[in-house]
Amino acid sequence: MKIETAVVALAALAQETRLSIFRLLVQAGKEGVAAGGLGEELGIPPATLSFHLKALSHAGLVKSRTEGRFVIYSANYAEMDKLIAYLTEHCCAGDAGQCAPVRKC
Amino acid sequence: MKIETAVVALAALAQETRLSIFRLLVQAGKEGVAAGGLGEELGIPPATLSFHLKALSHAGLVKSRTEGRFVIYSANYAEMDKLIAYLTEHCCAGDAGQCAPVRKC
DNA sequence: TTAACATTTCTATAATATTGGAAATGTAGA
DNA sequence: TCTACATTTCCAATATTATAGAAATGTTAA
Repeated sequence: MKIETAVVALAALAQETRLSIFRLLVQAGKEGVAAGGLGEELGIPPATLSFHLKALSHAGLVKSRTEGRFVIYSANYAEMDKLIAYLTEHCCAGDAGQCAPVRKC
Repeated sequence: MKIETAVVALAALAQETRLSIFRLLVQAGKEGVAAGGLGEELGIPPATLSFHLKALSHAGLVKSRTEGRFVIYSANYAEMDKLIAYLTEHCCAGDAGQCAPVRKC
């Protein structure tokens, strides 16, 4: 991942409304949630929601598919994986292991 | 970590100049680098550098100590660890394991 | 004390992001 | 086709962020 890509992804998540949307989508799993569902759940007006979904989408962090009148959004786990890998590799090295997430192996 | 804290940390890293500063500090290790050294390395004028260091500092991602006339900045690995843990926990769950950084255990 | 230097604060300007109402677009069912 | 509904685009107002010169602050060494 290039630094520009990382910056775009970080910027997409660096906003409370968008981070909330993304968290909700992560929780929802790969089934996803319709735009309207997100708006209702989080109390965001349609235009504002659409604006934020565009940012997340542009960053590649969410995918969308159309089902009839609904647009279903879902988290793109693969892209999030890449972002975390980037942060772990470039922003935690130097003193290796220091920032590795705790895992029971 | 609260969502507000995560947003502040993400916002601190969601800017190319600041992400570059942080990467450089991570590489530099716990010894750290003087503000002037960062400015010279990255070609950033003092006032601009100071502005960005303040943002990183406010997010808790960097620490600083004064040595004579120099202010030495260093990465706060612990805070970065917390951020990665937050992202892994809240933004990669739902379909557990999907986003876990690849590690050989 | 005085001069040199490192860094921050002050300040103004420019650029970018956020918000949400209203209108436009597209789809489904009557 | 006509109507209802979901979502997006358009637009304008507002807020926040980034940039960097100049001045201020603090520190060291002569």
